Amino acid sequence: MAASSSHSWQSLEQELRQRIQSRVWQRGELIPNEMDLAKEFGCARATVNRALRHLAEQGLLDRKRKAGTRVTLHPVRKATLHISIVRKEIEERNQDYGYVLIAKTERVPPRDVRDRMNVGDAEGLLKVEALHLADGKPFLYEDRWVNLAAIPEIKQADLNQISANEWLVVNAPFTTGLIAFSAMNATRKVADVLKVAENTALLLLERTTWDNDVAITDARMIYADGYSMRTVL
Amino acid sequence: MAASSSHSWQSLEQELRQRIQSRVWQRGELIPNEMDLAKEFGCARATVNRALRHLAEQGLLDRKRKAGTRVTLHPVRKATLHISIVRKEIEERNQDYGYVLIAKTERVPPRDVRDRMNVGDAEGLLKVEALHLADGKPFLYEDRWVNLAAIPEIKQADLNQISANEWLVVNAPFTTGLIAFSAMNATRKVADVLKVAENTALLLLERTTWDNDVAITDARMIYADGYSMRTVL
DNA sequence: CAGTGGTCTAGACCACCAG
DNA sequence: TGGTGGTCTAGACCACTGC
Repeated sequence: MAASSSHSWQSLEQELRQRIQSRVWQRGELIPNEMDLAKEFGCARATVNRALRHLAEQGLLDRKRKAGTRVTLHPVRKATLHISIVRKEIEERNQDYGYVLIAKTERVPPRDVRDRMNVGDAEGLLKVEALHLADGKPFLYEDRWVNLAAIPEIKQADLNQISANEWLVVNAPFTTGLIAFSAMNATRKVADVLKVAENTALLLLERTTWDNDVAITDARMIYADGYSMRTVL
Repeated sequence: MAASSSHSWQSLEQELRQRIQSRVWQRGELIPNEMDLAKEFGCARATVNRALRHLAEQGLLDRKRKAGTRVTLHPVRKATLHISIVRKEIEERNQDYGYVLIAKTERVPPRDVRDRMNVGDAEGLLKVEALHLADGKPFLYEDRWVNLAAIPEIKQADLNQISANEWLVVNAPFTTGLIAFSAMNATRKVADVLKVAENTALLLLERTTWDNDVAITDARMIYADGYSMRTVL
């Protein structure tokens, strides 16, 4: 049939998405191969490829060599969270950023942290605790361990002026990272720091990063009461 | 100099990423344009373009026509969460899936839901409450409003057999969605359903979806105690 | 205005893998 | 083993936008 007049991969993608959503192509069904679609739409195969690849990245299509391209049975939607440094996140909300270093000590971390970071039980790591503020109010409590063996330069950093969060983003690139969201009841200490009632439900973001199998840092970022992390789907 | 021998865009990407991480290209600095890189690496511009585009998608580069390509000052990392239907999420953990419909009623939703979904104050929506179980234990409490004007077919669905979550994914494609993570203290009701103590901190995922400006559904997914949502960075 | 990235094309070779 | 997607190439035109 007709096909689109614009030969851009984006309009092609839109047309193909339409066929999926309107069930012209049933769930699980094999769709025509790239060459045939190129013919139908009067464009190059590379253009078709780009559109199909993008739809596959979004989870709407499953592609396999030789097996062809199928409409995904249960589309897995991908929500992308943009993780930037805390200062920028606050500034982007048009709020004033504030920062206070609470503590900075060198010692051997507890068992669970040693396991996550894969460091020995005699190795001293740098523990940094800090509070980030938005418009003067507690926003985020940062509780972090830094692997001094991997990043000794951080000893020279003035963590009263720049947060470990920001210093590390700028100075310690990583290759791999794990991230986990959960909820926690505010302990007495956390409640004091964030100025919330004890047991208040808080969003906890745990992050561990490595640079080629060498652990860099392990952080617990505890957001103040009422914070929500949003994104489009 | 040298450049890689493999002319794949992936190896090229790795080489370029190396230059960024090792500061051969400073933060904020302009890097060579596509034509020059193509010459340097002895490959086609399209290959360079693909590698650069991918790095830009990851937030490591900023690209602008005429202005050229720069190394991002503060890389914004993107964490991708894969949102699938609850049943599959549980099955992928190798746990038995269970499901109980708690309530299904048609009525006018409260103000905040009407606002989010942009429906009038006289319109009746379908409210569905359900409990998802993993290995027989409460896993997720689903509290949802469905726009009957947009999806009347759901009246015929047997929500005792298939969850609204799953039925909607299969039968009601959407074009836009908003998602928000936060923490909440378990109310008496939620605590009862999920079999946790009152005030326990729980992870709350709120989701609203539209099909071209027509609201489809608004859901609060409340995960049981101890749940954490994980992903790689 | 002119340089840069964004894209399309036509053709080619190849890796993978279902039949 | 042949069909499919994955990729690379060389060239071209164009849209955007900083200068």
